[in-house]
Amino acid sequence: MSARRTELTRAAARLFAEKGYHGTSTADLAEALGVQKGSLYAHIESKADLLWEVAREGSEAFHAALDSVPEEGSVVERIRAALRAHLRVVAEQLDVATVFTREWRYLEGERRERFVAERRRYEERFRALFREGRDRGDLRSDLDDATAALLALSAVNWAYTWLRAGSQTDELADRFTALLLDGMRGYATPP
Amino acid sequence: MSARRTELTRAAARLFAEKGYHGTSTADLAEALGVQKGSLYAHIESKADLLWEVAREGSEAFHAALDSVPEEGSVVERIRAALRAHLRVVAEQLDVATVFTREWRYLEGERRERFVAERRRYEERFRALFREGRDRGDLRSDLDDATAALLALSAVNWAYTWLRAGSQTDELADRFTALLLDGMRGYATPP
DNA sequence: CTCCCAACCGAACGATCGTTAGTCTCGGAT
DNA sequence: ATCCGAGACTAACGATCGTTCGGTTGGGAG
Repeated sequence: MSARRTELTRAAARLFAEKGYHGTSTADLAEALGVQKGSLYAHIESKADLLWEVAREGSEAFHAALDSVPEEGSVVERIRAALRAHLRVVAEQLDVATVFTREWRYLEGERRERFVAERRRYEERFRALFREGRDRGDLRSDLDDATAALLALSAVNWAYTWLRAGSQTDELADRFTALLLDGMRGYATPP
Repeated sequence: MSARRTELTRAAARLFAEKGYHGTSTADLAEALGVQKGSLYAHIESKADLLWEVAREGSEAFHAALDSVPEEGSVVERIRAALRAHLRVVAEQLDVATVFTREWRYLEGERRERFVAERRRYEERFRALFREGRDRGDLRSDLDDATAALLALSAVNWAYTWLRAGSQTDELADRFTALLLDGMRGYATPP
């Protein structure tokens, strides 16, 4: 992919995140490149291509982040690593993460279905962590893994609305992990 | 407000939630009423009016929900009540909640500012619960109330994406409350 | 030096956008 | 019986939408 084409994708990610997919015109995209809007079509076949590309980028980034979570180690540590990895992607690729989280629904047809499948797979990988934690005894035995995963995923899925580039995401993820694991009320391991 | 005008607002809420504000045309709105698009302007001055109205409806619904949380009682009970109240609004007015959470950003000018101020106030009211819980000793003394509120608010702000009308929101809110308060790892009050 | 091709221009396409204007209908109040 | 006004109609407005197309440009490969 040419350098110019990459520039266009970056501009699309930024504008789609800022103004929404339907709120961004091809004229907006062209202006970001300093070009006439007709010239965009030397690089793409349609505006929808850009949405698809950015959404897929997000999908890959989040899955790659989960890939970095070690297979071994305590579940507690792996949950911490997963939250860290997710928040890191959000902070470092805020535009892409925003499109992945909010604008993907303007995908159409088969692309939409493929995206949704990847998203579901991501959530399932996340949930498996909590299920394993319960089954192995690292988490409480009466844990509802679906609810637990929902709570954790909600927290990180909403992060694109308040995270800023340069945030200390590892520390933030650790604070979330501590709250999720030990709660707000008391100490799990009393002094 | 006439019955017809109310119908229009309901259709707007539904369509804005389903297709997005910019993805919904006045022709879509007119079709939902079984009317020509020009006829809409017997009821409104602009499409933006509808967005403003639905967003304000959401703002009022969520604030009213928080108003129902008792002033007295343990903070733990009040947090449970706040989560219940919020999730109830989401489930019972899913369209309005979706616009409140996702589409509000297409508001412009002074309306946008007023909305953001109300939204901030809502979050601040939420956070105050956790701060008070820590100060009064109901929650752990080292609690970071900002992070705690962020976690809880994220969970409920994301709810519009997966909650369906008819969900047992009270039970769900209670499960969230239990997880947030006592954590996923152990029991706060060991047997 | 010539050729090529990626990149861009300029102009236009038909479609759709939100909105306006003038007219008509009709049920209820005077 | 008359009037009124809410609500809907049709038609059209200028603007903007995403996209197409033939022509121009300029720098690197042969």
